Amino acid sequence: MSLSGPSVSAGPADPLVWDSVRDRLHDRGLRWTPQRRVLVAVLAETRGHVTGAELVERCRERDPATIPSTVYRTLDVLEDLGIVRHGHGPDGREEYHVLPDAIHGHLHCKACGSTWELEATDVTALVRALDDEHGFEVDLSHVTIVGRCRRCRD
Amino acid sequence: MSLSGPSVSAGPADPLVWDSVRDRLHDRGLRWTPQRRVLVAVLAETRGHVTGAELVERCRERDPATIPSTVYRTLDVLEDLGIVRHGHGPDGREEYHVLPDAIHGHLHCKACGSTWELEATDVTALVRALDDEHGFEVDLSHVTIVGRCRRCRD
DNA sequence: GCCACTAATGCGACAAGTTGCAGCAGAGAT
DNA sequence: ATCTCTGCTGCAACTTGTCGCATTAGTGGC
Ligand SMILES: [Mn+2]
Ligand SMILES: [Mn+2]
Ligand SMILES: [Zn+2]
Ligand SMILES: [Zn+2]
Repeated sequence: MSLSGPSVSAGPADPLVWDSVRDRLHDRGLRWTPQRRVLVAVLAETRGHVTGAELVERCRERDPATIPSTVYRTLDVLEDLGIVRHGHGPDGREEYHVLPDAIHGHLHCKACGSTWELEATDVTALVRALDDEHGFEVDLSHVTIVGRCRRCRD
Repeated sequence: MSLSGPSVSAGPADPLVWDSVRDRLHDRGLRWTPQRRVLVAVLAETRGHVTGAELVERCRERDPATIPSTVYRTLDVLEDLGIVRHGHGPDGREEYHVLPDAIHGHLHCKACGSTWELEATDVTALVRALDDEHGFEVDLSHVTIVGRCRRCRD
């Protein structure tokens, strides 16, 4: 079991993934629009976590005319394509992960607010148990465990 | 390991808990207001899960002048007192549990939308591992595991 | 019953999304 | 280049909360 330090996920984004987005959309009969180009450009230079609101903000830097609903709808599409994945922070707010980052969940202390990444190996037992006994397939990226860290328990 | 069926948590609410709320507030120098009486009355006849918005709605049935921020702030106080606990649904929306219901988390299939309760025994391994190795104390009521159920995996 | 202390309410503004709908515009066909 | 089909955008309204601030009103003490 290993927990990486306070929320600093790295992992170089594969440029080929971004080049293929247009084709992946076309293959499904979907379109490659200016608004989508902006969001994909933003995602291409994003590592680790981003909230939906942050992505909207970053898109606005490139195109001030950016409309939130368009960004959120495009994120839904990209999630379908398996290019991003979202979870929810301890407050329920959206948190996006840009793939092919290693998929992980989060551990959050509600007392001090610290966050740690929860790797696949940390939850192996739970994932296997749910699968074996109920056929349930866990989406690790959507897992946020809230509680209290050692320091805050005194 | 046992999963109760689709989201129908029962568990009789202990009336003594409700009678004691007033005193528990006073002990902390907090006040027993008409607005709080309404929310506590609503909670007293609530079983299983409720979203924050639903609670606001039910309070409005008793007192149409109910203000959302007051309800949410009172819920925070009651959570401090250990009378309710909240988690977040798969969409991040708040979900309240009225104690002394058995504390549990949730399992949610993002394909068909079904929800199952996740009992303490289901996550024993994870809880113990995080505690032993990192001193992290999991708040089970705040755990929502998202993924795909057996039926939806085909 | 009246005072003083301060917790709690009401209200308005704001944040983060979501949804329906009319009109716009990609993409392939001709 | 133009046409057509339909996916996508922009917009506006709405949902679910959150926050700061002036005002109100519980409470305990007198
Ligand atoms: Mn929460
Ligand atoms: Mn979600
Ligand atoms: Zn902590
Ligand atoms: Zn399902």
